[in-house]
Amino acid sequence: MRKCCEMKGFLSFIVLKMISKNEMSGEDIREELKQRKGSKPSPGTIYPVLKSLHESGFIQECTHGHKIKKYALTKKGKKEVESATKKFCELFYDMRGEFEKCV
Amino acid sequence: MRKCCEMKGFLSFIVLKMISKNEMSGEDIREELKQRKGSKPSPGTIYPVLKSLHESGFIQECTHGHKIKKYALTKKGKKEVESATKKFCELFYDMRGEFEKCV
DNA sequence: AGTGAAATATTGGATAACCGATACAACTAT
DNA sequence: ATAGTTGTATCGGTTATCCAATATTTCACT
Repeated sequence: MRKCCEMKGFLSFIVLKMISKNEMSGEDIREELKQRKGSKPSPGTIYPVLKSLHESGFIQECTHGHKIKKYALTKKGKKEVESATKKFCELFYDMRGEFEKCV
Repeated sequence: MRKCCEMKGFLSFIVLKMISKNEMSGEDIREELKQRKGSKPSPGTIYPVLKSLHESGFIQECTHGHKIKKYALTKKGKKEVESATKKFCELFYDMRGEFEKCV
């Protein structure tokens, strides 16, 4: 049966949004996603996303020389989050008001 | 450069949500999506989605024998929208409050 | 009836998202 | 120092989403 609410295509957006609120490591993100959707994404899912976001200049390491790398948004990343958020709201226009119901 | 807010993976959800508000045809949906995201999805995008949603028992034709087929949700479809909406809200937890800002 | 337009349907193919497995690096503890 | 643990990184492969092109149906108009 068709799945109607998979994550495909929005993972990088979610990750970016999460980092915009708190500095986060790959593990932090995996853990947070486990909370939100039940299943913990594979390392092979998260780290390529982080790499790609880094290469796009949206995020940067904010802890250097440590085992655990925390990431934060760059200025460019902040702009990206802003515009992506706008697009998101336009696309999911009819979802507004739903969040309040889903407590 | 990485795109952060593509539609991939959520199209069927959006379509289902749209149909839950109004009876809609394939063309209606294409037109509405053009409004929301600027580009009009190809017929080869929309109709297979409708077919699949129909085969899953989520939607049904509510105009019979007409050129333009309008679809409405089935009972099963309504349940699906409900549960998918819940998942959506959990997944995009931190988007709550964004809709108000994006006027 | 015949032509054209509009909506629907289908098919093949490209893309990329995601996973599983594996490997590597860094810290910890005995 | 060695072993074990935890976080990070990479690679190959599968799968599904979406598009372009094309075909089919249905209606309108003359």
